[in-house]
Amino acid sequence: MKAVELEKSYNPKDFEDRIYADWKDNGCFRPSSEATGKPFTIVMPPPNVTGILHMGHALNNLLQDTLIRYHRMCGRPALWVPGTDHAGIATQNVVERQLKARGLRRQDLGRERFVEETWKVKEKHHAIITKQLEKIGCSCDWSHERFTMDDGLSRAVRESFVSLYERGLIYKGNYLVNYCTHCGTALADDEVEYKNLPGKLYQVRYPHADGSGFITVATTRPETMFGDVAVAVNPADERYRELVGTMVILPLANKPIPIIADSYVDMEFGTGMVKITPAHDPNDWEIGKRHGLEMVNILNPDGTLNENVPEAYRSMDVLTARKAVVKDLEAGMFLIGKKEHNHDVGHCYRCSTVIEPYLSEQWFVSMEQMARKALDAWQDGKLSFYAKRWENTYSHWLGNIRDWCISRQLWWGHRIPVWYCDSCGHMMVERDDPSECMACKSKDIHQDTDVLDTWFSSWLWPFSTLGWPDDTDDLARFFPTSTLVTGYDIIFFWVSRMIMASLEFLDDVPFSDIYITGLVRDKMGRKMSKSLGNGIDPLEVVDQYGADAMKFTLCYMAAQGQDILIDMESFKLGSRFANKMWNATRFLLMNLEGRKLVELQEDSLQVMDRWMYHQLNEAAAKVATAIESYRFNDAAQTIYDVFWNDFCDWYVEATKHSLFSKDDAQRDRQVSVMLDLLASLMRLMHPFVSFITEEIYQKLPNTTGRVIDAPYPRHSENRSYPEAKAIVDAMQEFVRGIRSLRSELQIPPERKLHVVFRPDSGFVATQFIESHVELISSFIGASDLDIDENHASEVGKTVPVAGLGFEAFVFVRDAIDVDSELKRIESDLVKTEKSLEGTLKKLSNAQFLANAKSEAVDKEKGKQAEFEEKLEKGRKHLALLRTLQE
RNA sequence: GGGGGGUUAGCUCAGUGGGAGAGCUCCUGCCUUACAAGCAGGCUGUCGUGGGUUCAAAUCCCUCACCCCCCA
Repeated sequence: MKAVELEKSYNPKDFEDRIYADWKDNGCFRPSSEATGKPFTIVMPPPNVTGILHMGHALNNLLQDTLIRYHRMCGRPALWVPGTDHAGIATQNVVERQLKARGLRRQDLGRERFVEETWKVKEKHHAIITKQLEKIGCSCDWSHERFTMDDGLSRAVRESFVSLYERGLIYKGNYLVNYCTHCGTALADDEVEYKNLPGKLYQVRYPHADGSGFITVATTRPETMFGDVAVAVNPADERYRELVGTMVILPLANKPIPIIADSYVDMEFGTGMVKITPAHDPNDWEIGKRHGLEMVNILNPDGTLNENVPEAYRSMDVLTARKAVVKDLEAGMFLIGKKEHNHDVGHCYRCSTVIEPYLSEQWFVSMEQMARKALDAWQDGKLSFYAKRWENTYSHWLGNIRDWCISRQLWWGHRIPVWYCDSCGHMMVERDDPSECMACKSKDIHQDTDVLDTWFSSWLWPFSTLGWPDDTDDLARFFPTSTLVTGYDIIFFWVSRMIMASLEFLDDVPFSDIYITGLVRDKMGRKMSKSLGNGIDPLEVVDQYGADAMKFTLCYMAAQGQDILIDMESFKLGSRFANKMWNATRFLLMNLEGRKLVELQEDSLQVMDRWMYHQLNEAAAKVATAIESYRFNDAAQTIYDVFWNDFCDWYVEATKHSLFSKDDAQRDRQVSVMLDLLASLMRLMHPFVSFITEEIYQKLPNTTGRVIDAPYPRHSENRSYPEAKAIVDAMQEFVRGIRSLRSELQIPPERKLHVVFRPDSGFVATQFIESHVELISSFIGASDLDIDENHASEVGKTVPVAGLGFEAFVFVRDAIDVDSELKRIESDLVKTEKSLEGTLKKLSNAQFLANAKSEAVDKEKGKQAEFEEKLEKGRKHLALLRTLQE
């Protein structure tokens, strides 16, 4: 073989793009048609098409990538469906902002041209987000890519709307909804974010209609008084019992309204009298319904006051009106006080405008029945959340569900498939666009102007992307999907609704496992946000450290159920690891010159080889367990340890001797084993560090094809070598003991030591050390290493080192400071004595012996022997050193 | 008001019933030709507080404190 030259340092830019293109162009991301296992499917949570990939997306998608690569290598047909979401409000906002920059409003273009314009923007942004997903290495099947407004998905949306309508689960009605005056649309309850803000609590006098004085109500929103239809008191409130049923006069409007009794009223709050504004407050809405009160809407859709308020206030926006009303109340002596008051104010989750409760005609999905089914599916064990505690969130939300407002007064989105006849008023809910009224045959029909909530298309995602409502092969093969990876912020919006839709339309859960990722935060624990400027751009991480470094670092830090706190520096972890992989490979490949691959026989494996196979085998078992229980950090830590600590620090170092020996057969054998191990390690690590493992794998002379397609290492009894493990463990203890002594005594590396190794009889590594004197000597920097079971320590010349099953004596009399050495051993002895004491206490406890598991008792006994041996040797060495003190 | 989470080394965090861990930082010594993005060695803990269960608690239960999130 020829030596292979690798660049001196790891430079991911040299190969990441090339490798991605190679994978993509060669269909590596498509589910294998040969794989016979049970399909493994993930649908990617579709990012907002006009959004930009942020760290949360990176985490989320890289974990999906890890899963899909693992299962693909395990031989399952693996499908990862990518796609994007049309994000109604957000996208419309983006386009409107662009128009505004040109001095235009969407109304200037008209609906049709505006939508055309939006499609153009969508196309442009789509390329960006796709490119970003590729850049970070997502191995999703682009041939399956979908967009929520594709023809197919649009058909799914329409089918689901019409069929729910037919089942009586969709209805239209005049209700109080959350309305964003900036976006000009209704929002669902869970699209409102509440922020606690300082405000004022105004105390306002309403005169009795009979002129007998005043009552006082407290309100944070005096401008809504024109929508007041009553004043309520608690029926149990003795102070006001007499007043119930009498009338008061609404100031400024001069309108009489009744005093009513309702137990909703909190007697302690304010004056215990509440103005009731059913059209502008959800609680008042409920009260209004209970008491059959009129609903007086005082707002226009743009948030200004309408004709239901006195003329002076019309066309004012809410805040202006509030000031004007307060001023006029003051002037009329109606305002008798105001105080600071913090309260929760709803804001639009897309634009942060204050939400107005607004009475309007909207479409709703009736949720109770579907929620029941979704709850049952969970209770029947068909769904598992990781971490499990999210199941509480899920079940709690479903148990307290409210109907879902799905109409949006936007132009961008799926238009509601409902038509109205302008001649006879007939309403049609149709799968195919009608051309005439089905009742009166009039051609004079128009479609509902509203569009559907974007989530009304995303909730179909796990099956609409696979071809539903058609009976497709994809649907048969890949549905239900396996795992959903998403953030906890959309358990309500999306996860629960997908489960409901799936159960409703396909009578099955959409996925069985739901992995909830943590939130990516900065080092101070703050959410990454544009306004704080504390975000990290994933592409910048890729640019600086490479996609592998980013992925490995995120996996390493992704402890189940925990948020991830990172800064740019954090990615050094992954970067260093990749660099280590690069250099270990570089070393091996530069030693290939003139070597040839030999077939590896079981009996040609030496102790170190067996040990390394054993470690690799154990690691494979640990990684499999970790991944299958969604413990990404455990998996990442396992490969880190086995590659760095075992392979690089011990195995490669140990094999340098055979690699540099004169014996060609020995060298060929060693190179062949190392290449085999390295190839296996690349396969093991590929899901976590994908590009570099591919780059390295393909450079290895003992591999063919791509690592992405290679089989994943599985734990195998044939690769378990506990004897080799015991030997190497013992050897390592010896080596560490000497190294530690050398370091403590500050003996410089160039000074080679004379060491006598004295094993107890039956010590497990004696033979190994005997036959590897040269190797061990290099580990400990010895010029002479004698093995002598009967060695009698030479007082005055050596320093003793003790280990389990052996002692060693180092000829460094001149180097030691006896007093500090005594101190060191003494403090060791104290620790050991304490440990022994604890163990003896347990073993002398009859309760312990009676109740503890037998393994626990055996373990304690083992510890006792170990501590006693340590103590004995330590005391002997102490005595030995004391003779030097004189 | 209801629910959930967190509190372990200087920092960021693993660790769910039997001898306190990792990475980073820090200290010491090394450019040992794969890697100074490295090697070898080392320091550091009342596992938030107080109680309980248990032969045995960082781990299970309860109390309290502080921090964070969600819902109303």
